Amino acid sequence: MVRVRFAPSPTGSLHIGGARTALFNYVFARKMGGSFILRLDDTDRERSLEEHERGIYDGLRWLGMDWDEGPGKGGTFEPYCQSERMEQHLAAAEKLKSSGGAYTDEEGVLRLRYPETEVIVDDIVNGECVFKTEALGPEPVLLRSNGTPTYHLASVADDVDMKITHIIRGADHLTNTAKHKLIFEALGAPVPKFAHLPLILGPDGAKLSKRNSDCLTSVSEFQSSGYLPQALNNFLMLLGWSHPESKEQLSMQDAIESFELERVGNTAAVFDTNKLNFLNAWWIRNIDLREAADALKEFTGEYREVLDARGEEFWIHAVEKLRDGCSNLRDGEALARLLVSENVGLNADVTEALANDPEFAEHARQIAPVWLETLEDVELDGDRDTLTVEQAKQVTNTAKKASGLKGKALFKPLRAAVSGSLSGPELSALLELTRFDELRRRAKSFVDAAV
RNA sequence: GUCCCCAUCGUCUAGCCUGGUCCAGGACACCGCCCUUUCACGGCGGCGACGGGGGUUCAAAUCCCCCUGGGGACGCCA
Repeated sequence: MVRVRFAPSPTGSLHIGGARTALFNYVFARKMGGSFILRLDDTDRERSLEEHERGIYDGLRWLGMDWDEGPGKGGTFEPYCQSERMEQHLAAAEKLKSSGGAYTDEEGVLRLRYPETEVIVDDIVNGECVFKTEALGPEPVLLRSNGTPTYHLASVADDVDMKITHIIRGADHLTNTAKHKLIFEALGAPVPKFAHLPLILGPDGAKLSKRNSDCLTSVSEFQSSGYLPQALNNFLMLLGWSHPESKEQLSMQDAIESFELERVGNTAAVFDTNKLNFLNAWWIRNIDLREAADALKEFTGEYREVLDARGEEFWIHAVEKLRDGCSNLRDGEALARLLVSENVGLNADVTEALANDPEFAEHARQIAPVWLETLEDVELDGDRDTLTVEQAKQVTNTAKKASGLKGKALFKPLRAAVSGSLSGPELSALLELTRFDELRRRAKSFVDAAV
C-alpha cells in the first residue's frame, strides 16, 4: 500500500513549488490506489502562522487535491500537526539515544551520529547519489537545547509512525535526505523510497521565490489573478513530467491515469508564464460552460449586480458565445462591461486611429450615420430589449448595403461603433447580447466622434 | 569555499537506460498564409537546439572522461 505525504510548514503561503510537490504526491497516490496524507510540519512555533495554515488548506482544496488523512480529516495516525506530536518525537529521540544513533554534545543538544563515512541515497529520479558524511556538514541537531525536536527528527519520526512508503519532495532536500536516511536506519525503521523533484526556477534562472517580482509565486495569487485551477495543475504537471503520448492538455484524471514516477525528469525547469496563459485560455474554452460562466462571473467586478439582474441564462449564453476570446478570468470584467455598461466610451486606440489613420477615419465617417439610422429603423420584437439573432444579422447587412463598405473597411469602424474598441469579442454576439437602447446610445456617440 | 545534482530549439520537453529508424519529434512564444462579411478560435507552414573538447565504436543526442556553464545544499529554519 502506497502512502505518501505532503508536509508543508505554515511559515509562508502555499507557493507554486509546494503546490507542484503536493500535486505529484497526490497524483502518484491516486494512480497507485494509495493514500495522500497532509501533515503540517510546524515545529517552528515562532514562525508558524495560522493564516498560512489556512492558506495551505484553501490552496490544496482549490486545486482539487483532497487529502485522505490530515488536519480536519483525521486518520489512524492522528494527530497530523507536528506541534502536537512532541511525545512521539521524544520517544524517537530516546530510541536513538539508547541505540547509539544519537548523542548529546557538550552544548547539551542531541545530535545524530554519522555512523559511516559515506551514505548512498537511491533516488527514483536522480539515481544513486553518494555523499561523504564529512561533506554533509556538522551532525544535525535532533533536539534543541530547550528540548524541542527539530525538523530532521520530527519529520523522520513521523514518516516512520505514519508508515510513509515514498517521500516525494523538492530536489533542495537531497542533502537532507542523506541525513534522514541515517535516522531511519538508526531507528531501525524501513527506509522509504525517495523521489526528488527538479526545482522550479524563476525567469531569472534562480530558484523561484517571492522576491522574484517578475512572476506570481503563491497559489492564492494565481487564484486571484484569474487562473483556473485546471490550468495551474496542468501547467505544474508538465513541469518535470511528460505524458507518455505527449498529450499536453491534461485534466487531473488524465494525469492520474498516465502518471509514472519513472517519467519524472531531473532537470530544473524555468517557469513559463506564456505556457500557463495558453493553458488557462484553453481551459476557459473547454471546461463545462456553467463552470466557465461561474468562474468568469467572479471577476466581473462592478458589473456583477447588473449582470445578476439580467438573469443567469443571459450570462451563460454570453459566455457560450464569447469565452473563446478570453484567456484569463479577468477578461470577464471587460466582457461584462461591453455587455451591460451604459458608459462605454471610445478607447484610446479608436480615438487615435480616428486622428491618425485617414482611411479608418473616412470609413468611420461614412458608416457612423448610416449605422445610427439603421438602428433607428429597427423595431424590437414584443417585450425584448435586445435584437434577435436575425435582426443582428440584418442590421449589419443593411449597414453594409447602405454604406457600400465591406470586409475590414466595414467591420473595423462598426466594431468601434458597437464596442468602443478596435478589438474584442465577436461582433454578431455583441449585437445580439447588448441592450438595444445602449447600442443606439453608442452609435450616437460614435457619430459625434467620427463625423 | 566544500559537497551534490543537472546540461536537447528563447521556454517546457520527446528521444538517452536497451548506440544506427534523429541532417533530432511535439508544445508555448514569435512570424507568414488560409478559414472567418472584422478580432479571436481553428487549420497549414516558417524560424529555432543535441554547451565545448577528448575518447569508445563501423556508427553517439544517446556510453566514458575532462572542461565550461547553471542550479541546489552546507542552521539549535523547515
